[in-house]
This record gives sequence, structure tokens and C-alpha cells, in this order.
Amino acid sequence: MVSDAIWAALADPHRRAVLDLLRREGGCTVGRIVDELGASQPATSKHLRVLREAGMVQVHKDAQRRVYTVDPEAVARVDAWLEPYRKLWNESLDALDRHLDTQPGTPKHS
Amino acid sequence: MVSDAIWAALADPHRRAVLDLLRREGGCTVGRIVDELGASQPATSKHLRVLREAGMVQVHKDAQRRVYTVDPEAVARVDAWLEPYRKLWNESLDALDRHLDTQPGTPKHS
DNA sequence: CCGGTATATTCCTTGACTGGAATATAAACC
DNA sequence: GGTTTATATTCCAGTCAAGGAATATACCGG
Repeated sequence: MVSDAIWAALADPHRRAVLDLLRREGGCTVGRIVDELGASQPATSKHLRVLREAGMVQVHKDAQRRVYTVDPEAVARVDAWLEPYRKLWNESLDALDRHLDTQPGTPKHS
Repeated sequence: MVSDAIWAALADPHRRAVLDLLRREGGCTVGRIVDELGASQPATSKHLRVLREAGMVQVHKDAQRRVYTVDPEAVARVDAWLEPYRKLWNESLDALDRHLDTQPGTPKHS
């Protein structure tokens, strides 16, 4: 199940930007995130706290630095939540296919 | 891209419950949603408005009734956002595999 | 120990979201 | 046309999250 905390964490654009950055970089220090995303250091730390408490990121210490990384497990849970909806999505594609099939001359998508 | 409105809509547990219900039922009237989920009618209408403006549900009229259905397109966009993270997820599974492979005697998951 | 760097936390204010109650709109039925 | 049914909207009060500024904590180098 996806906890409320995960959805709440994802609701903020800045936090999604942090996640995207962490994903692309494979992990970042707080300072790096501040530099890249341009939010203040306290704001960034607070967003990281939310992400951490939602279980979406992990931290490990490197002297004074904290290196944050995405916890793929949390994202996988969101993915699992989407699963039943994916069927809907596929069905609507199928319905489109059938519709196109009944329209001779309409180009079919490959 | 996933609009902020979609993430904001998903942030509310009641709205996710509405989506789940609409998905399972393949569409519902407002009254049905009120009965099933137990929120007040005005609250439900307001949640539906948020979902509608985020493009997550569609409405069609049936006399005085409004039948709401999930718009699979919106969910598909969330799915697409998750895509790059799925790679992380798979990599971490692979890493686990490799780790287990270096631990003779440790049972492997099928 | 001290200054400097890196990060976290607190305090405060402001804006946004939520839900309830009442009311409005719209369509059906008689 | 008036009443009933179905849904939407408005108004309002309470709650909560976000950001800035200042401060605290932790760690390193000398």
C-alpha cells in the first residue's frame, strides 16, 4: 500500500524536483541540491525531511555531509498502486484499436 | 508531463478512494459515490471538481445525474513519470541478485 | 579549543485546502 | 407550475503546509 505520506510528499513540485535530481545523479549532498534547484538550504532540508519520513529517500553520512539517495522501494509501491489503472489504460487503447478497425481507410497506429 | 494539479489531486485520500471506486465500478453517479464512501454530498462534489479540473475523471450527463469515469490518460501520465524510476527499482533488484549470488547457501528467490 | 563548513531545527507568518451548513441550479414527474 | 430528486456552489471557520530568518548542531582542519 502507498502511505498518505508518500502521496503528500509527491504533491510538492519542489520535492519531485529533488527526487528527479537524486535519481539522475544517483545521490546528492544537500549543498548540491541547494545549488542545483535554487531553493534555500533550510527549505531544502525541510523537504528532505518530508521525503525521508515518507521513506522515499535514504541518507548516509559522510563527515558533515549527508548524501541522499532515492529509495526505489517507495516508488515501486506507487507503481503497484497504478497497476489496476494500467489495465484501464490498455483497455482504452484496445477500444481505440477496435474503433479504428471499424473505420476502413483510417490509418492504424503500428 | 504530469501537471501539478494531478499530483495535488492524488494527495487527498478521499479523492484516491473516489478514483478507486470509479475504476472498480467503471463509473459512478455522485449519489453512488456518496453512499459508498460516506462523505457528504457537497464534499464529494468538491472532490470531483478537483479531479475533473485535473483531468483525472470525465463526466457525462444522464438527466439530473452525472456519471463520472476515470480518464485513463491522466493515470498513464503518472505512469510515464514513474518510468525512469522503474529502472532504479530494477537495478536494485539486480544488485540484490548479485549480492545473493556471492552468498553461497543463501536461498535465491525464484 | 577555534573558526569554518555542512546540515538541521525552530519560530513565525501567510496562503491553501478541507469540511460543514446553507443555498442555488437543473431536470424529471405529476 | 410546483414538487422532488440529483448535483453544484457559496460562505465560513478550522487546520495544515511552505518559506524566510535566525539559530542550533555536528564535524573538520589547524
